[in-house]
Amino acid sequence: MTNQKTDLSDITLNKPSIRLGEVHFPEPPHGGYTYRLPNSIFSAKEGSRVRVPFGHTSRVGFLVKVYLGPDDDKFKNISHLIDDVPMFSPELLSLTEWTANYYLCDWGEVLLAAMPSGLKPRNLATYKLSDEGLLETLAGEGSSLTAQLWRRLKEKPLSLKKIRTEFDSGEESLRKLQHRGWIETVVSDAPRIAPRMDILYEWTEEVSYEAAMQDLRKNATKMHSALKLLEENEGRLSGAFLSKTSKGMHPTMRTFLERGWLEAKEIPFLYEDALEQGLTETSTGSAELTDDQVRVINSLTEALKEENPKTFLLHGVTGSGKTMVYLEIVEAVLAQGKTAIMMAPEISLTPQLTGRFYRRFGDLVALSHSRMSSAERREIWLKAKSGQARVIIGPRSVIFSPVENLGVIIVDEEHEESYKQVDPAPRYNARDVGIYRARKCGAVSLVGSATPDVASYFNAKVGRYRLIELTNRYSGIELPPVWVVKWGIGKEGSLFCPKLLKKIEERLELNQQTIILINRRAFSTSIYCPDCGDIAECPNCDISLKYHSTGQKLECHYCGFSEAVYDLCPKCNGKRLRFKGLGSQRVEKELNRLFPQARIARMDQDTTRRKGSHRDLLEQFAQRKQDILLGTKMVAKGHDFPGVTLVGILMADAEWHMPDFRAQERAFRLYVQASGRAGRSSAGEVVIQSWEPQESVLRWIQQHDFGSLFNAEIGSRKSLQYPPFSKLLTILVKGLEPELVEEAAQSLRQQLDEKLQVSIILGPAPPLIERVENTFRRRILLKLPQRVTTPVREEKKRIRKIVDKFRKKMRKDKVSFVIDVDPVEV
DNA sequence: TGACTCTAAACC
DNA sequence: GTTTAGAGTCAA
Repeated sequence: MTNQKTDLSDITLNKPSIRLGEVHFPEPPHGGYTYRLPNSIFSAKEGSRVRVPFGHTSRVGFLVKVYLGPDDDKFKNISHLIDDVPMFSPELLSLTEWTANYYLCDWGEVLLAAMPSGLKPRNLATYKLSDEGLLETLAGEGSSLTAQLWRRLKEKPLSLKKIRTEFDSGEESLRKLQHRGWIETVVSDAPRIAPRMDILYEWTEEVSYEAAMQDLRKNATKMHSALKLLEENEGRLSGAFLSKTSKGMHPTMRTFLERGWLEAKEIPFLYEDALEQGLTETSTGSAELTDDQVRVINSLTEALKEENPKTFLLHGVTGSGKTMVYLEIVEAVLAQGKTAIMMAPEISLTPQLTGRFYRRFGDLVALSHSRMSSAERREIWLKAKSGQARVIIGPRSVIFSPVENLGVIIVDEEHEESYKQVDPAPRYNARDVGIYRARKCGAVSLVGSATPDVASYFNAKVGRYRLIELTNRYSGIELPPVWVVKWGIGKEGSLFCPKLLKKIEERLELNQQTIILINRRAFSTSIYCPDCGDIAECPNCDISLKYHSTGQKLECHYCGFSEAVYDLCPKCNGKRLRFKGLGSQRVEKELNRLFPQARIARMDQDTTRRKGSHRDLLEQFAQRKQDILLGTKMVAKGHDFPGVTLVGILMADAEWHMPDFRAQERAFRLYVQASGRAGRSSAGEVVIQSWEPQESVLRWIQQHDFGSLFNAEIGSRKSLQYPPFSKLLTILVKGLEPELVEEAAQSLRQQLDEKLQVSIILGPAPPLIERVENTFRRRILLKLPQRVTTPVREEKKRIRKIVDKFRKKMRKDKVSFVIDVDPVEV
């Protein structure tokens, strides 16, 4: 004991404290590495990017912590500082750190996600021949792969990726060359995108337009029109404006330039696409606030004065004027000199929303959306950082926007699952990160929806959030009547019930529009009986079983339960059991046959693959270029269509039979949303075809009765320990060899059983898609008990530790593990 | 003994 | 994710 104490003091005596920095990298190995801060960059601040030596190369990393500590032989010096002004504020550093801890991923991954792609470091290594390698000749190995690579590298340096694609076992050959010391590794500085510039042409005062006009030949029509254009625009034209409005004017301008009529200078490119778009939208609704809105806005602005305001959940039916509430709170925040972040899904599809913000707040608004180039996104990021933009609007990534002094974070359509990033890590939910961010900096968080996430509404009900409701429809129009018809799709029968057919016909005669909604994945993975509508369900999990053609089995992807496919319906002994659903193409064909005169637009993955086509389709339909819009759930969202007076929903039951505990909630939301498309005029009607017309969810949809849906959901979730009564976490095990994956998953499950203390563990079971690009997958589902905060945090740490151990152990077998905290698809 | 392959561990 | 050191394998 005493010895140990002496040892420790010895260490501190021998190794005095020096300035150290913790560095995280955007790519693996991410984990925090310690470097010395040399005197040359003594002023380096946390949140800056730095270049550091790493192994035999060097990399760009994020300096996240600067501190005094004992030196160590293994520490190297930071080579140099990239940012004088830190890229991340202390607030964003701590937010990203929290995000990494919460979602069990690496800090570097979150930092990477938090920066605009134009500024992301890439750390891409390229390989070239060393001096020694250049002098060598590969005598006797002329045709070998290694020699081929050597010859190729003599031409130019290659990245590992290139080597892999160009040469079959290129990596192997590279290692051989490396082994002989003929290879040099070069890491280039991350290429930065130069700021986009524009040219501004300005008319010189020395010449008058008249004089110039005289100077031109009569037949120089192009020059004449160019001159006119200049006159119209008071002698100032930008290159970007010219290429957009009058192609081919540039050469003419250059001629003028040569004659000394014009001067040109370089100016920063102005991204105003979105701005123009917003401004051209016609304004909807009057500026008068309803009593309801005033009440809601008052309680929000009151909260701005509080030090730690609770999250607000704004529950407002479609058309109740949520946007107006958002505008008012942002106005109040700006008046305080603070900033706002507003997230909205599919931002590019709602110019009405963004237009209203632009009209109200002008240049203070910065809009980010998926169709923007990385240069544009960087522009927005910089505007936010400099304080030039104070209202940041965009999809999930803007939650990490570098704004200072936040007053409010708004999450519109808070139930939207697109707030959760699924594919690459960090698998974060921007809504929840937003709520945390607001809480940490004392800002108001406001999440809004017409059909809130059941868990959010629960939080409001138990007082964790403040519930504010807008119950009256702004326009005063009643909800459309919803007809429920028992109808299925038999092989012989029509897809449409007579009632729906008659109503479509009526609309066609009156020159009104119809929307038909079908379910993309309808029945295709389940087994169902067209005679009685029965769907095979798991006895343990209360969800439908998934059909596997291999082995003719029905399996539960939650718990792994499996049974053989049966020939007869267990309920009614029917013999016509089916697996396959139908696609939108077939529906289109039938519509064409029934109504040859109708113009039909089909909107599904086939027809919207091209970027922007989604929006084009909707726009055309809004301009009444078609009579019927047919499609999957995309048609339920988007524009308002004043011409639509009928919405038909086919195979409604497919939605709540999806194998997911949120299936019913999703069905309710989708159909209420779809019904809303018909609700804009008094003639609006909705027809829902379902094999189970008695299902209570249909009744709730008819009455837009969110309360009843909520109560039912809460009941079943409590008994089955689903959110909000537990926190879900999935571990996906994947690899090329099914046996290895299965084995790894099983032994991981065993470890979890042994080490975990409070979780319910299900699986491993096949996930919704068992094989992706030839990798085989198994999934383990964990339910962690909610609201006993400390144990959950500890439990998550344990999970991470176990999984990390497996990652290491299984690396040679190429089996990998993906942790998803709060997954959306279960 | 040298040349090659495989695998675990380090990379600060 | 990439690189390397060390252990193990094999033919001479």
